[in-house]
Amino acid sequence: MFKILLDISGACDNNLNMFKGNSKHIKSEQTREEILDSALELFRQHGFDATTMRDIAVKAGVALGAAYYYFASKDAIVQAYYEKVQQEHTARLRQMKMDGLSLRQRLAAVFYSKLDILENDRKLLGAIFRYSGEPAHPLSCLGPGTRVVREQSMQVIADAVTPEALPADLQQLLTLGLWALQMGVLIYFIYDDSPQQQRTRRLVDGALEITTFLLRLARFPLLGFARKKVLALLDEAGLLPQLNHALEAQS
Amino acid sequence: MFKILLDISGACDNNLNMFKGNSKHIKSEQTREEILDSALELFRQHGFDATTMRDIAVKAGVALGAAYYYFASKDAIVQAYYEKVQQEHTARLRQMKMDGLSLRQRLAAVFYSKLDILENDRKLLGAIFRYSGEPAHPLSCLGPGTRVVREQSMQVIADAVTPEALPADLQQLLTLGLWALQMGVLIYFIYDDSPQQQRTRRLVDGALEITTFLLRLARFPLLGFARKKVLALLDEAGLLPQLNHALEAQS
DNA sequence: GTCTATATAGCGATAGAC
DNA sequence: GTCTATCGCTATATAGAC
Repeated sequence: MFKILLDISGACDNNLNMFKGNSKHIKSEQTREEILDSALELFRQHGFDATTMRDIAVKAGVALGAAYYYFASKDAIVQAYYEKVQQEHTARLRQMKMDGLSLRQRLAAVFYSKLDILENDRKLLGAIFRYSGEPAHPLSCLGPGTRVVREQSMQVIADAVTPEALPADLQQLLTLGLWALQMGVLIYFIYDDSPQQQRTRRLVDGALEITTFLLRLARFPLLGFARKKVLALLDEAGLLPQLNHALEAQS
Repeated sequence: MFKILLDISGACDNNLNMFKGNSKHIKSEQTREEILDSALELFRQHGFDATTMRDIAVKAGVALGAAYYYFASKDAIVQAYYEKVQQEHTARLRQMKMDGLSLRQRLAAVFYSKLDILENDRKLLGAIFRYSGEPAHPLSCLGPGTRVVREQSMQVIADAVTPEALPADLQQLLTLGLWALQMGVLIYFIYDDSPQQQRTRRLVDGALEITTFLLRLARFPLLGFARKKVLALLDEAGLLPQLNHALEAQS
């Protein structure tokens, strides 16, 4: 079931040469990690804009040129962070035992673990959403440049939905809807200044309760009609092909 | 009904001194307009990032420092554009005769006129969404810095919903939902490369059809329960006070 | 391949003269 | 209110050490 994810991560990551066992590559990977970690720590402390590449290089103990050798730009560091978070999210859910859990519990696990991972990185998320309105930008969180990461994040949700064995159309609708919900939750999360972002957690609980409630209602004729309408609309809007791709990978 | 809007525009705009009749102020206002128009034209042609303040100053026929005298930053120009668009949207809908129209027709007028205004500015919208993940930034489209513009855009929707004389809770829910829909539509609009963004227009049609259909369903007991749940959740999430404020203004 | 050191161009933004 | 001059920054380039 997870084969596609491994394929994808192998295809997208340009620095898996560390597995070759060559000590030079290991050294190189360490330097890269050092630069990335230094950057993220500075980003968390002072924010993305206030941190300069020179700061990062100094903290990592390398020259400015070295930092640019590993990361073509400050944005590229954000991209690496983006991928790192998604790898972590995928890995955590892969480890979890979901066997006895309900759909709602599985989805709660998906949403909560995402929030856990991002707990201290709320300042960083702004950098990820920064180019969401610029389709051509490689870091646009809805654009082609982040397609792989986006599909991975949809896959995590699809894996939590699949065991429910829903009709295909409803499964598509639910997965896409939940993915959109997750994006909305993350935005709320950034703006949530309650202690430990407890409001966001409650929002997740409530949203999932309503989702599962509406899911039960979706079998009734009237809402079944609405459901077909929504699906036809999303299909016409071209928002489903990517999802189909993710669903095919499960078979 | 529109009193509040006039109050707001008077309070938020810091450059209405042109009405004082002083020739110096008129001259000043002309320079400001010249800089703003030059900037927007360059933004539309080459995008936000590719346009420099030096380009803007040259095109407007002033020195770099003069441009910064009128606009504290490049972002401030975007802010001015943002407010200008909302003023235009509010003004257009104020002129329209909505008397004989259905809710769906009124909402279509709201959504379509917004798209008409932004037709040639899709490259510019990316600059508006740029800081949506940074609450503290004055240009954050969800943050306190843009509260006034945001309330104006909600007011436009509320004005289209009000004649329907819905129960108060449903009206709140519908207005907030439609505002969120509008934001989503704008994102889709940015990514829509179909001719004249016809896909976005069809998306609006379909979304409004489903919205009005669900609205009719909302009176049934089962969906009425879901509706209460959703409203309670949004209230707990703190997403309603601002809306209440807008609704009070109509009385 | 990995990295240092250094230099240049052009950017946003600011200070102070006029 | 407008200008010139300047700052610190990013991005980029280059020459060379290892």
